[in-house]
Amino acid sequence: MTPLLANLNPEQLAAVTLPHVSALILAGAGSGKTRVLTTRIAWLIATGQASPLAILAVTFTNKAAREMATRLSTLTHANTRGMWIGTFHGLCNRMLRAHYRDAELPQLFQIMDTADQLALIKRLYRAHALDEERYPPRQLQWFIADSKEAGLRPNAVEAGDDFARAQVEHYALYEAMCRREGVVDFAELLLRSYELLSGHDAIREHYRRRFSHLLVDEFQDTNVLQYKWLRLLAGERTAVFAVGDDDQSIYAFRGANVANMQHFERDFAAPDQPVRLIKLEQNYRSHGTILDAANALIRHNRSRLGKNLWTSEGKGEPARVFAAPSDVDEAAFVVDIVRNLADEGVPLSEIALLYRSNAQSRVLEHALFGAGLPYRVYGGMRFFERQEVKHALAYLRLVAAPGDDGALLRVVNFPPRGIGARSLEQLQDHARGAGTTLWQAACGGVVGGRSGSSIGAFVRLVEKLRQEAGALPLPQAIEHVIEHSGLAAHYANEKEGQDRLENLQELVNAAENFLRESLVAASAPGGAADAADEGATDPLTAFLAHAALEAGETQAAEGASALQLMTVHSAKGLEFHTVFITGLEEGLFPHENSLNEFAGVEEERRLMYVAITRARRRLYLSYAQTRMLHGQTRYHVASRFLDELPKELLQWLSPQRRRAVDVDESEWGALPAAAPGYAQATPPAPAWRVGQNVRHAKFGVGVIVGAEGRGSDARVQVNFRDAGVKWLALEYAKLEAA
DNA sequence: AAATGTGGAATTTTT
DNA sequence: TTCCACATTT
Repeated sequence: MTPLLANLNPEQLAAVTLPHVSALILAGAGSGKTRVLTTRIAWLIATGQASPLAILAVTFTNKAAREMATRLSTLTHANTRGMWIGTFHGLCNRMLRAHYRDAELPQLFQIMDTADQLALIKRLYRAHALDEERYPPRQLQWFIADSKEAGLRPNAVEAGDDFARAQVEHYALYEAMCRREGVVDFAELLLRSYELLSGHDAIREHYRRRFSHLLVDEFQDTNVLQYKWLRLLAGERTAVFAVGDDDQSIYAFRGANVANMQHFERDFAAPDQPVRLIKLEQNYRSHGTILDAANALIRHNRSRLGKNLWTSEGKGEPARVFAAPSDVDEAAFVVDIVRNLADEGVPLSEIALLYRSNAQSRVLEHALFGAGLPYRVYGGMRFFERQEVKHALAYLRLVAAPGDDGALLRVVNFPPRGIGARSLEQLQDHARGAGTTLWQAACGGVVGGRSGSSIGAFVRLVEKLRQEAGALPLPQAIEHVIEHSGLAAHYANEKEGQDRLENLQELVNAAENFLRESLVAASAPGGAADAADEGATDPLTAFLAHAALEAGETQAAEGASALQLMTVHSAKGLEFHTVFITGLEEGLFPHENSLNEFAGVEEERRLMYVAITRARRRLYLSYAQTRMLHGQTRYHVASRFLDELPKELLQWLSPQRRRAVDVDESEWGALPAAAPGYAQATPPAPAWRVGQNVRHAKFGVGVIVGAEGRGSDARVQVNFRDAGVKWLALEYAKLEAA
């Protein structure tokens, strides 16, 4: 056995060494998914079955793509640069740059992020006097993304009613606007690439011949269009290696289609070769109890391919459950336990505090701050989304492609240079009348008066920047633009402009890094051949695409050991020694909105499954009976997910003044106390909960749809089959389970 | 053009 | 409650 294949378990080995067939790898949490994916590629190359040029590996995030590339470079001596490894969007961008004419795009098309897109839609509304009240811009944005991700152009969208017809019309106007300005949104990269392949036999055949192996990470997260793209790219002789976990599908709300996993076997089978299915169920991350809990929970989902995680390690400790009277008490509990873990020597960075929604971090942060515990919150502003960076990028976009009206509007009067709303109004009117971009209108000098001269000065500024920056290497060009656009001086005068200036310097550094990496890629053997059949893109446009496609780290400072606070969604793919899952309340987790969504609770349950499987050694589950939400105190019952966990895996805790005296001598009795000040408790009696069927003497049968209050104030809202929705005080209404 | 006020909404998120 | 977008003021 070669070292490459050493220490693989039988299933992993089978997956890595599959013959040239398409395969679906059902890879459970912590089953070594990334390792299998990268080792598969390394093995294909090492055994001479595939050249690096014949491999395309696609992921969802840049982080995953980078990780794959990094691991690969340690696994194989062959150069990995000729490979197409990247995100769906990154690879589509690459393809569209290479075939921009056939794709009917301008050579220097610019990529809009979601914020740019919304700004464009708002301009569209103003230009066509569309009704923002009746058709909220955000809704149109969603509609467009949705349509594109289904592979539908405006002429193909079916509109059943007037509202939908209006949206389709707006969609068409939006497309015309994008075309005129030479910009594309994220979904457009996918759709355009798909159309390029479907509409040009020669191009499609070229890529089909070239890529003998397509490898897909996080396959459960693919949307309809991504699936169609993969099908198109996969020829008769292409082996597609799709790795995913249907139980970890938590992005249906943004178009992910788990059904792709079910369809895969049907759609990717070769005439003589059925799709191979391999399950990776051995988990290398967690102790047994954690996996048992996860397995038991996810068994409550009806639609699954079916999978059970196991480990050769011991069962470990029970999951500790804490019912806090309030959100503040819950946070205090977390602080108590964390202090204790820290004393035990668990690094803070190995402890994660998870919650369903970002708003929940506040109370936790407050308690941690008060306790002097360092923490890091994930989510929030990313580097390339900062306003000063956006401004600098807008100047650069104007320099690269002046037809970009969004970029022009962003900086035409920033720093302020006396171009007010009136002159812009005029400029926009002229552009609209002549059917040109703002830049063209501005160059035409059609706008008279004083404002015209300011706009003329702006045009001259941008052209000067283009001339001067064009002669410089990318980082210096960016530095030049920051300096001579007036951005630097503007922020230097601003009270809190120091951070912004630093970020602008950081942008120059980012360009340096970017340039260095692309030089390595181009100089690598194979890289050159690759570039030849693609047609090179100029460094500035490439960097701007990079900035749009990779928003950058959320938080710059990785820094010292700190607690990790994040939503369950952003915890996917990570692991920690200890995990706290907080806010386990009906209405929060599962979120109340999910109760009305199709298959919503199942997705919430998968989310809970993801949360549980992040823990290696210890798991704390907590909920608060009272919580401040939207400025009001809300009362919640414990999450149904707690009920769905086998009680023998749980150890309920209650605060104690004295050391525990009434510790139940169950099988966990001998295990270490959860923390000083907390002792084992008996679980609370099952409470009425949302979703439960009940019977009332007078109103008949119904289902609980809401609950609030505690003790003698407790009330439930019941939707009766015959009597409608009613609030009932539990103290008086004699409800029974039905 | 900045500063201040008001109303409404308030899962989850990558590219 | 808190944040955001938008409107009005200064």
